Amino acid sequence: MKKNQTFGTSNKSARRPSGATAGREATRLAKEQKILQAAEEVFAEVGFAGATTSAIACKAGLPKANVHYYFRTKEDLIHAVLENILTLWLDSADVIVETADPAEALSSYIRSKIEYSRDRPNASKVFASEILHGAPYLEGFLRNQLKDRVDFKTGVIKKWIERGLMDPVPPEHLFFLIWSATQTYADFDCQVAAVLGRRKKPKPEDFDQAAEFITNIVLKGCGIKSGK
Amino acid sequence: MKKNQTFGTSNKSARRPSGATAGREATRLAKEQKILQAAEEVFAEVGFAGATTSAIACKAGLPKANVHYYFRTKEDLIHAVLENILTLWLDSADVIVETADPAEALSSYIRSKIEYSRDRPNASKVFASEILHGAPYLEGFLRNQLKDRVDFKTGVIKKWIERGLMDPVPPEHLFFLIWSATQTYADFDCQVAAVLGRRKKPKPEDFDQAAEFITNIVLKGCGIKSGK
DNA sequence: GTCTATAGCGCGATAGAC
DNA sequence: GTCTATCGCGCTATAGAC
Repeated sequence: MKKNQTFGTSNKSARRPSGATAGREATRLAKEQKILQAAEEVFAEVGFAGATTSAIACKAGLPKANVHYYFRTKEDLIHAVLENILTLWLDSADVIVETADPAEALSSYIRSKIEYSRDRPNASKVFASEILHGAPYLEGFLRNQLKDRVDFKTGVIKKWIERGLMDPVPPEHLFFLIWSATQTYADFDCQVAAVLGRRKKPKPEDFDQAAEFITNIVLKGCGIKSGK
Repeated sequence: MKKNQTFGTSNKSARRPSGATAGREATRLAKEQKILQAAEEVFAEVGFAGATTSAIACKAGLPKANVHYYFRTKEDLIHAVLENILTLWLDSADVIVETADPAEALSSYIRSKIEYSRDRPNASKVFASEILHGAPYLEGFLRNQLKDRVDFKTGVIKKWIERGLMDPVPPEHLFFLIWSATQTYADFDCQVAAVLGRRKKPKPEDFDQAAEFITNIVLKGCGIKSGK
């Protein structure tokens, strides 16, 4: 049972030697995607330990053994799900560069994080659940890829501060606030729904209001001039 | 939560007639507390489904059957843990009343939420994990006790807004932001630690800096005059 | 490549000795 | 009240027929 491995090493499409036709390849990929999507839902609903491969197979419309054929173990499966998520996640944050206008960059970042919570709540929940429970598998990701990205972005914030574009806030904590404030609309959606008096999930306009509110409070709270 | 096969609402200290059993009573309560504490740790580490009663018993220093004697099922046990947590939680937020100074009340609230994250991270994690996974058991709590409290507090915020003490922000979303921004230092502590370059857990001064930053951004972001 | 049938194990819960 | 010993279930994972 190996834990602390790093990302980016396993490329699936390169490893099948047989003379498979393009059609079979497509079928295989389609099934893999079906399984991954079902797995994301099930892991989000009941967590890693609570998830059963048979529930995942059922939701994907396949027999259980098929799941184990494509992803040998349950651990392999959640790793694949997380890899999917993290790739999306990291790519969504490239608006924060030194030459950008701070108000526009942060607004855009917050807006896209909220949209992410609205459109892919399960992805957010799977990630949250793993982090919550100490996520030995994610340790490497957090301390390498994520830390590097954040170090770069905190550098941008510091430049903005030096140039007098915003107040001297601790940049890491600013990111913690933006991440948590936006992700809570996915991770804790049932709490949000309960407090707002929604039946089951928050409504689309709740997400809009959230984006507007978080943007306002961050911009004004950091002393950033709105717009340009 | 029921203890014995005896039915009904058994209050612990009220139902034993003889004073001679006080020593036994104390032993029983001590063991219950031991189990609850161990359960909180284990649930926080691996979630409800991942937790095993034998792991809890082991951490509490008791045989497994003893755990089942005090708390018949694993579900009874997590309900007891959550009840413990929720009581603490709700009581911590009574500083927000209309006659208070907004800056002082919100500062104090944020400070106590952060201290809570620092001192009882496991409690926060157990709650978060349940909410994350839809928490059917907590549905009632969220829609009744919590909603009532929040309705009352949003009323206070609205009064402050009417009196021109702060900007017109959507009060529910303000609470979502405060909750998420403070709880993230408990729930996602390993992410915070990784980004801040800490070895395992965030350091005490990280929590202090968090409290100061969140307070500043909330007060300034809501247009509240600091201090009085 | 796919699926049925099952091995093998660890779990929650309990019976019953003390 | 306490704990040992165990039962029965449901899980992950796989062997082996198609």
